[in-house]
Formats: sequence, structure tokens, C-alpha cells
Amino acid sequence: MRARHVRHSSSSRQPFAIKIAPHRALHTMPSMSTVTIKDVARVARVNPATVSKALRGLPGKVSQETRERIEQVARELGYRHNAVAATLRTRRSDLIGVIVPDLGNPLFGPLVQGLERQLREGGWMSVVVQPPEDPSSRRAVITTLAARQVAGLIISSAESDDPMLGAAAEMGIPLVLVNRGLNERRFSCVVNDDRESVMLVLDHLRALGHTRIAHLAGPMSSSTGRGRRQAFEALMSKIPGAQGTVVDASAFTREAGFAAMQSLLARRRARRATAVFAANDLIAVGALDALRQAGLRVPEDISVVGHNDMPLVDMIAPPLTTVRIPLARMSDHAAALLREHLADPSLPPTQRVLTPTLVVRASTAPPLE
Amino acid sequence: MRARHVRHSSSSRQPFAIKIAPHRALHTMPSMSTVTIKDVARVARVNPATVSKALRGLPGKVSQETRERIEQVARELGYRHNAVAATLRTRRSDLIGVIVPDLGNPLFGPLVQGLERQLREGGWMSVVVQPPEDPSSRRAVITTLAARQVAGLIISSAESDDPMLGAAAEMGIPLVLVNRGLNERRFSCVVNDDRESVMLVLDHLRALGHTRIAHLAGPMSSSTGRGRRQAFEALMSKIPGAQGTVVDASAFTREAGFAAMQSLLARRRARRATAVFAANDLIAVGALDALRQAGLRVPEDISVVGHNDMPLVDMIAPPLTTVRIPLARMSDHAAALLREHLADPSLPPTQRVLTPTLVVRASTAPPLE
DNA sequence: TTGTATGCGTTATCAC
DNA sequence: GTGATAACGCATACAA
Repeated sequence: MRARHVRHSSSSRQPFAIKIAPHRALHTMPSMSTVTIKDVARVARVNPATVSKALRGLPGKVSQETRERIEQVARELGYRHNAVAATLRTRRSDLIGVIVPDLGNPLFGPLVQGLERQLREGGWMSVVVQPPEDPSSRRAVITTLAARQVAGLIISSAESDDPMLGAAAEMGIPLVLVNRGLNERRFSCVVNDDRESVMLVLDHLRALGHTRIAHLAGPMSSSTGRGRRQAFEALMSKIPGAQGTVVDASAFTREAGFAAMQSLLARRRARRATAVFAANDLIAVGALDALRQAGLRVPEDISVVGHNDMPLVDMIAPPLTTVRIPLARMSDHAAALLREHLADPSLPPTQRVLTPTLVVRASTAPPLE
Repeated sequence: MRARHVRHSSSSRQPFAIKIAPHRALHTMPSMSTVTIKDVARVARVNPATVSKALRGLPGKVSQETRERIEQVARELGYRHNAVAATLRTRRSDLIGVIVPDLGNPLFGPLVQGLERQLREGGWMSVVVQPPEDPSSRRAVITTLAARQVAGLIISSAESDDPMLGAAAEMGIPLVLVNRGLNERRFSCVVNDDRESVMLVLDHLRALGHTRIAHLAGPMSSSTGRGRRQAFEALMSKIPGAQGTVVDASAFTREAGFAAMQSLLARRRARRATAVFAANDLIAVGALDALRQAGLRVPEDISVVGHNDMPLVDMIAPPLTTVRIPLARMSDHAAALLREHLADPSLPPTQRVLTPTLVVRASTAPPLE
């Protein structure tokens, strides 16, 4: 159910003596009093059904005159629409579940910002959940959301075997994935073109003269971690004389990036990469931590590239060369796609792949030797 | 209404031939079929009321034996709780409105992260809204939330004359402010001790030898902007020989910080401040932008202090000295306080003031001269 | 254009 | 311990 436009002044609440069903009048505070369409109907001397029609502004259903009278009465009585009752009746709610792994991650703040804004402007409200790790809790998240009759779900950063996906599918809840997709095409999704990302990065590093390049890969359970790694390996293998290395970071975190870089630094210097491409900015920042601790200079001794162009990475030392993903367009597309699914449940799963851009800053330079 | 614990396997849905009200069976997809408490009751040969009691696990109301049978049947039929119907009946919902100005701001991601987590663990779901600027929309946000029967609200960064506050009060919705409070004590709130913040900063700068100190103040319409400025003026006036300056930043943004710093730099150098205390980190980062553009070095030429200790400010150049506010404890307290208000609506407004700490990094140093 | 009647799925209050 | 029944507030098909 969409946003209502029941207008009523705040100042005048029950200015007249009105007959409200006594048992309610007794049990509730005046400010909490529940005025229903029945109450409005009684005072306006019309039928509750008419009030319902009038207040929703259905065109051509109720005369201008009675509509105005009803609106007037509703305002005077301080009538407030009860969307819960309406949802029960219509089986339609204006709630969308927005699922995001971690709002502390600077990537997801802006993402949810865009999603919430788009959804709200379309008349929907966002129920935001950060699911716990354990599988049964994740299932329970969907169950709870379903109990609330959410009309649809937007899930960011899903992993392939996430119990939430199966649960949502079983319950038939329309669903759009954002940021990460899946191997299979079961669900609609809006994702970055990771192959293009890697291409941009490798072209840039090769142009600078790098041939030994390392990739600090994100978790393989995520499409972004997997996709960037696969693209890295595929593209590096095509470059004559290039030598690629992959080190796994255990998570998309600064700490994991630190550890991954340390393990890279433990290798023999002669063969070591002169440039590092991190699967995301947090990993890159962790890598910078490790490099600083090891006494290495960036970009003189080693170049570092991130991914995502998170807020503030232009301010770190050195300003990070990174791949910018179109977050705002991503949320717009995801919200729009979900709306299409809600409007037409038979719509088949759709992919939308957005093109990233490279942002060159000061963390990359030609190799020294 | 709190989280339910209706457990049912996902694999077995309607394994038997079951009589479902035919009009529903015809109109709905199998996977969408709505199994109600009545259906369960019919199959389990008990009364719907008994099913309700059994499934909610009310102690001592239904025998162990029938409870197990009912749970079994519910599982087999694929029964799913309808929280909307329950809310309509009980007038209690497990929805909390979480209102935050801007999820793109790195301060609010972590804040909402904490709030959502706390609320979820208490059995509540968070409806997150970023209200538009115009007053009537802000009222409408509360109206819509109220129509959804939210049990309570958490509002971060409220301004004194915000229409949302009046609306919430009129509708009698329990409310806790977080991050910013108000002058008056109408609402419960959880805030930082801004006077302590300023004290920490000024003690630090004085210890370094600074006497000419500028404050890049945030908007006076916010309690944090106002509070920090007032504390700054009050404390500076007590320091013998100190010379304080205040420049207003028009917003808590990087751009506003840039502009404010520029206007400060336009002043005569001899009298210029040797240290700058920004009302928040974003303003500080904007100030750094302006200083770099002006060719001034930080901290050699001028020291800069921020406020909040946002993510990544330890990585910027130079790593920012700033005041850390206990964001996690703030959200914990806010969620806890709201729960107290929900449990006891007669609870008077309560203030909780949390103590910040200073994080000294590389953006501050003794003045040159 | 307006009114009548009914049900959405659940819980609470009784009675048994 | 279990059953019968009446709300909760609203929207909708249909009749008038």
C-alpha cells in the first residue's frame, strides 16, 4: 500500500463532544485515542465505506461535497490512517526489507542511503537489517520480514549459499540483489562490471611499466571477490611477460588486507610484485598499513590500487588510486528493478551491469628499477 | 510484538492433501498459499485459539502433547506467522522508526549499525528513514511511521524546531534522541559531553603552546554545533592571554569546512590562529583541503583538530588528531533507553551524557614561532 | 454516488 | 487445558 495523503491539522484534536465507543474512550489516553473511519463516518453521517473511499482520494467514487465534509471531520477528530489494518485487508504492504551486511563499512552507508531514498520517493519504507552470521539466524531474518508482510527485498552482498536466498525464494518474496550477484541467474541483480574494473587497473599499471602485479583477493564466497580474482587471472595470463600473484585476504576488511600484504611481503624481494591491486579499498588501506610498518614507500617502492572509491580515500596518505563504482546509480537501478518485479511478478530475473571508472591518484607510479 | 519462534522446516510444504478454504486455494500460487492458524487448527483437530497459544509457547496454557502435535502440523502445512494481523489485534508492533539525516555521512553508518543491532537483538525491527528537508515532508515521515504503528522512534541529529518532534509528541510516540539533544528537556536523549570534548582539545593545544586558536563551528541549529561553540567561547575566555576566533561553517560537510577555512585564511597572517578546532571531522577534512590548496603545511604551519574520529581519519594526510565519541555506547544507550520508555510510558525524559576521549595523531604540533 | 456486508489472520476473554 | 467467539481497522464486491 502506498503513502497516504490524509491531511489533518495537528492543532485541533477532538474539539467537539464526539461519541467514541466508550470502552475505548475509557482505556486510552486522550492523545492516544484511536479514531477510526467508523468514528468519522458516524460524525459525518455517512458510511464507513464512503469514508474509506473519500480519504484515499479514489477518483470518481465520491462526490466533491461529501469528500470535503469527510476530510473536514477526519481532520477535526484527528483521524489517523492505520496502515496495518489496511495491509491485513489488502495483503499489500509498503515495507521493503533492505539487507546489508554491515553498516559500519563505509561502502554500505552510501548504498543504503541511495536505496532508502529511492524507495521512499516511490512510496515505500525500508526495514533495514544486518543479518547475523549463523545460517539459522539468517533464515530467521527472512521469516521475520515475511511475517511483517514485506512486499520485497533488496539484498546487498549476498553469498551464493546464503540461507536467506533460499528462504526468500520459498516464500515467494520478490528479490533484487545489489552489489554482489550470483553465479546462477536465479535472481535479478545490479552489479559492477568487475572484469572492466580489472581491465582498467591492469591497463593503468601496465602503462606505468609494471609487469609483476599482485592481487589481494577478497573472499571467494562473494561474487565480487571471485569475479575480480578470475578476471585478474584471466587478463594477466594474456599479457606477455607479465607475472601475476594472488594472495587471499580472508575478508573485505582493513585487518585482512594488513595480513594479506604481510604474507606478500614475506616473499623474496627480487620476485616480489611492484604493484598491488586490492579487491577493495579497505583491503588496500590495510595493505598500506602493512607497507608503512615494513618501512616501504608508496608509490615509490610499490604501487597500490584499491576498489570502490570509498569516502575519504582521496585524503589518505597517499591518496589512493582506485576504481569507482557507480553506487548511486546502483541503488537507483536496484530500487527500480524491484519495483518492476513488484508490478509484474512474472518478470524473469534480470541482470544490470554497471560500468566502473578508474580514479588515478598518488598511490601508483612507475616501478623504480 | 516480539520475535516469534515458530519453527518449521522449509523442505516439507503441504505434503498431505489438506482442506484449505477453496476460494484461497484457487486464487493463490502454491508457494504463496496462506496457511492460517485456522488451517492448522482444523488439521490438528483443535481450536484456533489453542494453536495461537501453542505456537507462542505461552507457558502452562497448553499441554505438552497437543503443543507438539500443533507444532508438527504447523510445520507440515508450512504455516507462517502473520505479524500484521497480530499487530492489528494487539496494537503492539515490533517496528521502531530510526531517523537519520544522511547515511552517506560516515558518522551515521556506524550509528545506525549499532542501533539496528541492539534493536534487533531485543526483538525489534528498524524502519530507517532519511527525512527530506522541507517541514511538511518531515511531519509526513512521522505520520507514515505512525500509520505503520511503530512502537517508538530514535531520532538522530534533531534540530530544536524540527516538525518531526512535535508530530511525534502529538501522537504520543515514545522517542529517544541520539547524537544531538535539545535545549529543553522534553525528550530523552543520549549525547556526547561537548564541553568535555572542547576541554580535551583546548588542553591539548595549550600544552603544545598554542594561544591563538580558531573554531570552525557547525550550524547553530544543532545542539552539537551550538554546544561546542559555546564551550569553546566559554573556555577560551578563561584562558589568560588566549585569543579565540570563531568561523561559522554552514554545515557539517567537507565543502563547508573548505569554505570556512578559506575565510579564515583571508585574514591577516600575523594575527591568524596557529591551531584550528573543527566542529567535526568532515569540516576538518575540508579545512585540510583548503590548507593544502593554500600551500600551508599541517601541522608545521597550522594544527588541525577534528571531532568524532570517523572511520579512516587515522589514514588521511596527516592522520587527524580528533575527539572520539563513543558511538557504539551511544547506540546501545539509545536503544536501551527507548526500551525503558516502551516498558514504562510514564518514564520521564532522561539525559545520558557520554564522555569522549582525545585521540592525538599527527595533525597537531607546537606552533612554529 | 452511497450503503451493506463480509473477511483479512490473529489474540483475548470468556466459558467449559 | 481447551473451545467458542468477538473484536482489531480497513477495503472491497456488490446491491441499492
